Amino acid sequence: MSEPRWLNEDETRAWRGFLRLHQVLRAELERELTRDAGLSLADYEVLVALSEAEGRRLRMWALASILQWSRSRLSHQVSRMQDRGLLRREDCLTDARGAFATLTSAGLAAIEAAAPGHLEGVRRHLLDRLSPDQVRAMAEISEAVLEPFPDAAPS
Amino acid sequence: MSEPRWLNEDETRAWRGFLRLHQVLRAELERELTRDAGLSLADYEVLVALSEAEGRRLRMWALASILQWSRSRLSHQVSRMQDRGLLRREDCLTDARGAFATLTSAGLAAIEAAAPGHLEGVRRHLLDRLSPDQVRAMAEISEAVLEPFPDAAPS
DNA sequence: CCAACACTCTTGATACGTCAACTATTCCAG
DNA sequence: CTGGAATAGTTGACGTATCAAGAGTGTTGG
Repeated sequence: MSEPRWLNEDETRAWRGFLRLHQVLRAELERELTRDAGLSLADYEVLVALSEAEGRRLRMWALASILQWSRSRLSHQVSRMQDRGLLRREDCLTDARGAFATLTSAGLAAIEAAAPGHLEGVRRHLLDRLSPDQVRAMAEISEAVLEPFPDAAPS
Repeated sequence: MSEPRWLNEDETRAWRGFLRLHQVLRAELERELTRDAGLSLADYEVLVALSEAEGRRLRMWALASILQWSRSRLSHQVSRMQDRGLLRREDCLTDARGAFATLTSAGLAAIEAAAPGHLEGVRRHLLDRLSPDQVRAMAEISEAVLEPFPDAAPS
């Protein structure tokens, strides 16, 4: 039983700041996205992943892997988005167990309408407040910390 | 209607990296905390705030403000933690509308048992993988971005 | 060939977060 | 001092996340 190693001042500022930064930024961006486009951030991430995919569709397991979500969470989310007409499920012809989530034209329209405003928010609240060096530092920090987590490479 | 300003490569790496970093780090730390101490991260944050407060108790509004939670979320969370014996509600004598959340000895024991292991995880997964300059950069980035958000100063 | 196992996805129960509505109390202008 | 607005906190309903279990299909070793 050794004495616990508490965090020093910089470490505390970094860690608590990181948590608070994420909390505040996410809340603000979600608020704006819901107000301006009627989408949650979860909706948005699903739509982005599908819109970037070959044929605007992905197998469920691939989508779960990209988002790093559980299959169960994804299945529920896809059901809700399907009900709203943003995407649809399609059977996989080569593996009868499998299913695709496919972007509908309404889903494509939704992400195309939402993206510019959302990215504008990301700039306004985050990127425009940082120097180019800080932006690079943020990228490098993320990559260094994520390195030991396999499959955690962002999107 | 101007052409949307997409993110450049560094900006994309920073933003997506940040989101993924938080997602992965939080999931891993929550997993470890639940396994080792039977606490969620929400429980942990409440316990830390109370343990750092005068008299190990806080008015509900003060606790909500420190955590940047809604009153409603806090009230539900406090109810659950009260049921588990980690804290108790106390009436406020000077304002009959008010209530305190007060740490119990079980709550104090829980946070004292959980903190060293949790901070060890924060070090292992995050801080030990960064240079001192990167730790400082992370603190400065958080503070710069949070500056326009009043009351967002971490804890 | 087929039994056992692995994989893909869904489902239902439960826990948590959010929202709007509510009670009770305090504050304050007139 | 009083009636209306503001504040403190709780509650119940609803949407979403997680967990364990299950149905259906594919794969593989004997």
